Amino acid sequence: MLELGQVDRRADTPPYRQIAAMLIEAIDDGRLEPGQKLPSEAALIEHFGVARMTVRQATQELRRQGLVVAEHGRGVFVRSPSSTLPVRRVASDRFARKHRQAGKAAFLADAEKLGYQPSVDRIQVRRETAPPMVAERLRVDPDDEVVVRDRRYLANGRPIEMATSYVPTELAEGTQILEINPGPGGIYARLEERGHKLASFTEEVTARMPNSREVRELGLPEGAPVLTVIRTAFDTDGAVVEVCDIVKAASSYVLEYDFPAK
Amino acid sequence: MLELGQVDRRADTPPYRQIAAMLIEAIDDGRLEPGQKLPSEAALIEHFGVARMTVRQATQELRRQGLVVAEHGRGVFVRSPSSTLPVRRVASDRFARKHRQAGKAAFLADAEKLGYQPSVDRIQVRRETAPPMVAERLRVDPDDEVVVRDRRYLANGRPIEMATSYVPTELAEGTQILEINPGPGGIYARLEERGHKLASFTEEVTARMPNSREVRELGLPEGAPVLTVIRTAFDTDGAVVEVCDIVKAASSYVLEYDFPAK
DNA sequence: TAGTGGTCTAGACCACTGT
DNA sequence: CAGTGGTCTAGACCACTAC
Repeated sequence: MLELGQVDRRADTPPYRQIAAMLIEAIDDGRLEPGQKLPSEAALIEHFGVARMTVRQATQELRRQGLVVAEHGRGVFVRSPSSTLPVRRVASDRFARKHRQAGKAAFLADAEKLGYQPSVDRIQVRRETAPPMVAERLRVDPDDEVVVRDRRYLANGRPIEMATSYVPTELAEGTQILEINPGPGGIYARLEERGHKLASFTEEVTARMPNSREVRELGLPEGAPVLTVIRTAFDTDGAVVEVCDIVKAASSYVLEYDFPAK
Repeated sequence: MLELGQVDRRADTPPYRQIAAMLIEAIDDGRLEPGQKLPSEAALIEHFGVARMTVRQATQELRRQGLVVAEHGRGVFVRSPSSTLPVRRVASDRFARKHRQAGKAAFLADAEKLGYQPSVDRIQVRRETAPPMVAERLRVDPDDEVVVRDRRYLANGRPIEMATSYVPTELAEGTQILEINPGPGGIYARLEERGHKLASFTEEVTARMPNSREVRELGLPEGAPVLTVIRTAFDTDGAVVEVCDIVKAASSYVLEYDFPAK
């Protein structure tokens, strides 16, 4: 059974913070291991001699920090790092042409290298005006309709990424880019067939807290942030052929970039 | 005065979520503008006819999402996006040699381009064994001591980034890298003077929730995630000359990377 | 001083999980 | 069923802010 200290009611840090600190220490020490259940609220109330709201505030602190997950009716459990399934993406050859020629899209190429079962669902294709941030990068008028492709990526059945691609209408028209299944090698292969040989990408990376839709669709635990990537694809003429807005479960990803010192 | 609906007690979503949703809607609609004060807890209790804990749970929801900030004794205020000061780093030339030759470190080069007042504080230099993750990248024995440089970066006096550099002892020995002030152009300039011409960098980017020290040192608002970057610097011989562990306030940064389609 | 949010108490009923 | 966390009530005292 877990050994915990007592609350010092004369201290200037409030009891709930003291309790939170003790629990965090136990997790850091390894006295509470990943997957293990914290003492129940009733046990903590008993041990510390405080009201229920007080121990709940303490565990909320841990939840906000992503250290534990509460499961209704079961208990509060130390988050196991292994449940997060880190996936390393190697930017340098993620979009290598050889993969497209072999009929593989970037996500499938990654999966093959890292040994997980990839899948894609919730694919939607529609025509819409692009959000201002996208229209700017795509160099189209904000009122112009573009082709929008939504999809969700899963690894071993677990959702890890949502992506929305925007392609100028004139580049997509008459190609399989308008179909649910864009064909072997993905939309980049279709763009190249049409003579838009890809030259380079720019990725703009940041992180934020997810909105409620993202929490739902990515199955995110409470308090887990997302990484967002806006990728702009350029062809050899310097034209923008696609802008892709990507939201990833941050705990599932490490993005790797190589660049020269110049 | 702000118009709000009423709670439907027969609905399956609990009252606190309904209240949170109404407040979020008001913020999204612009009925509550950035910097504006939310109705006080007393007013919300009165309006919705609920207990205090219920309205507090609702506002906690908004705080976790980073939409509002509570100020003790003053009220709860809609977070103004301008308070986040986005800073764009351009990876492609952030470490360009021309900046080092002009006597500027990367952070100063950025500041000049983006027009903010840069500063650095909490500089510490010490010798220590590197954490396993760093030792691995630095290709040194986990028990070897390396030179560790800590510092914090500020933009217009606001802390936005903490960084820890690890340099193999034999590369730092006898250079200004061991001093608090590493001299013009920073430690990369010192390494190059010593014949380690920088060839390339690898950055591994991810995001997570901050620990309490990071919250304190970066002055992070509640529920704000951090971006972490592990940068590995290689010289022209392919040797690793530095590993840098960086923690940034996510809301302050967009990281930009360019790479070829190959 | 009045108004604000921060913390705490001691209950209550509910929904979900496991046996 | 008992045990768990989720939500709610109706109070209380405190610390901070502004006037």
